[in-house]
Amino acid sequence: MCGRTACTLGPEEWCAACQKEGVDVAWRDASNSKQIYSPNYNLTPTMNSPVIVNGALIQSMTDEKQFMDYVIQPMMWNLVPHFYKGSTPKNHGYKTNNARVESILEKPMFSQVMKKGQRCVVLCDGFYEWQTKNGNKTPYFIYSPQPENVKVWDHTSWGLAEDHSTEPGVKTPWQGLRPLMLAGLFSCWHSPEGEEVWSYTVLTTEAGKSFNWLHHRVPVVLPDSDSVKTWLDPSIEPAIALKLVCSDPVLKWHKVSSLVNNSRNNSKQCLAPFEQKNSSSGPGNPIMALWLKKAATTTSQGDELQGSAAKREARSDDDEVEDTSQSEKKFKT
DNA sequence: CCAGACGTTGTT
DNA sequence: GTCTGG
DNA sequence: CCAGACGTTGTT
DNA sequence: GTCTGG
Repeated sequence: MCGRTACTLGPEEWCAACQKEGVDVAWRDASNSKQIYSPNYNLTPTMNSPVIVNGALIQSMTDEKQFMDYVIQPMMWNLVPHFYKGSTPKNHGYKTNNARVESILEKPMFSQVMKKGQRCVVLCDGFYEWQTKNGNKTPYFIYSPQPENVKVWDHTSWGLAEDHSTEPGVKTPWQGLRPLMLAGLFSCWHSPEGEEVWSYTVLTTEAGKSFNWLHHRVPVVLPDSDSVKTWLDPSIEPAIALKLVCSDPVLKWHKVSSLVNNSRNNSKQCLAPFEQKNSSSGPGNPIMALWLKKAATTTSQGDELQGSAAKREARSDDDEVEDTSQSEKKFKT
């Protein structure tokens, strides 16, 4: 779970999007171990992506002044173990793109990082998940609920209220994508050559009721600025911080093209809504015509119903009915 | 004491 | 580096 | 996460 | 089957 994301904003855009969410951030660095972050529709482990960390904590780790409470540092996805002695941080040999919350305080590799308070918030447009059904894999894109007019797959839908009359230098508030913010752990590893290498892992937990029809694990989602700030406060004990972990976050999703399978494909087609091509579809099939018509008016959230609904009629599938009226945040104890 | 692991995912 | 297993 | 490789010799 | 690369 959670081994592929879309991360398509540039540095200034990420800062603006975070500010809109209530987290004031500054971009710290454009590079990490000679690699630079570049926006990507198909981002994989070992690539760099922006991560929010506590400014004071960064200061204590780098002897460098930070004037912001929160800082975005691009980091490599795949936490480098502190004991790693090689010189190529990508090749440490452990799968550390995820860390299970169930065991995070016991596993030596993560508990030490946890004890040092090195928690971080991983930024992305959303993540991809492959649903396995009858041996077939169907990719979905999963993301935060968005404002009315914002379509995650269409950047041109993000700036509709653009004000061209504003004075130069006065920035209009961010009106685009609401980012997905994931709970993570990070480290700063020093290579034998003395180079700083920042890296992170994304926490995972058992999926809750609204998501587990798709997959049994979910990344830990921080739903608002309060949870983000608590998670990023190193003075808060690990055990307390872990109470933020929610197994059933409010998310949106839709099917996407299998173009996303190959990480060399980096285009907006990776996260655009995709309906399965079906030989029985078309004008000759009234059932298909009906749901195609419905598809045009329904929300993207209902999309996962459609492919299978045509085949086995409208059976009542609790596990595939989206509960968008989820009003209560569920916390693990 | 030394040797060896240190991680996740999914699937059967 | 640090913890677990033998 | 998925895709794709997984090997050697010698010659240009 | 398992590891590496993206």
